[in-house]
Amino acid sequence: MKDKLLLIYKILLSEFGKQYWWPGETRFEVCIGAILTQNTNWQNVEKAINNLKRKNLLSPYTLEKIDLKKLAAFIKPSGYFNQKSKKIKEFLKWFKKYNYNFEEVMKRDTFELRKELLNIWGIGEETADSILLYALDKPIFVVDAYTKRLFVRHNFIKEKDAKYKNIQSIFMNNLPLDKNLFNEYHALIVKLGKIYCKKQPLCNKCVLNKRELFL
DNA sequence: GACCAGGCACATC
DNA sequence: GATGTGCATGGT
Repeated sequence: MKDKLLLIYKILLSEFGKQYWWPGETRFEVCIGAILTQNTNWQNVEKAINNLKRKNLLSPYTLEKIDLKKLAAFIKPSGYFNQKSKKIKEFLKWFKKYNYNFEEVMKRDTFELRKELLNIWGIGEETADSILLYALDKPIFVVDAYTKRLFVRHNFIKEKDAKYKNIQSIFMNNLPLDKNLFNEYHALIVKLGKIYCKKQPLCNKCVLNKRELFL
């Protein structure tokens, strides 16, 4: 499995190049983006984030003060805006315990932080891990719908076993715990997924199928 | 118009 | 623990 994972990474990197993730300018923007992108197209998230930026609202201090209804209106393009506005407020409540200071947050142990994030209403495993990896520079592997599809379709795992924790373990038990590697790898899987790994499969055209390992 | 997108909480069995 | 449902916009 180790060799397979490294080969896939090599293929994806040579095919697509570095992705320079996450698409966000600050740690805080990454956190908000991670919440807004839940089950949503990234283009819609960008619209929502731009609405916040345009109004100079993209900081914990301003978002803390804004009315829930107004926040929902600004993030409308990202969908599920009533839920997501509440999720942002819940995230802020947690972040405030650290005085909105990422340096303080990042001092803490990765898995303690993960537990705290999972305790926030609206933050599940993928969102928590996205925040840990892309906002807090912690070496943890992010699993998403594309990753699951990739693993199931290439028979690396049975459909019934394709749980978040199982897939994450495969990566983290077989690869060095390197945040730069995990960062690029997940981004490349999303890049691959957007092109070839749709719900309606285009698997026969997938770049991975062209290579010897998958023939 | 139908289907999909970088999930999650909650109810029910 | 597994399965089903509501949440909602914008692109194809």
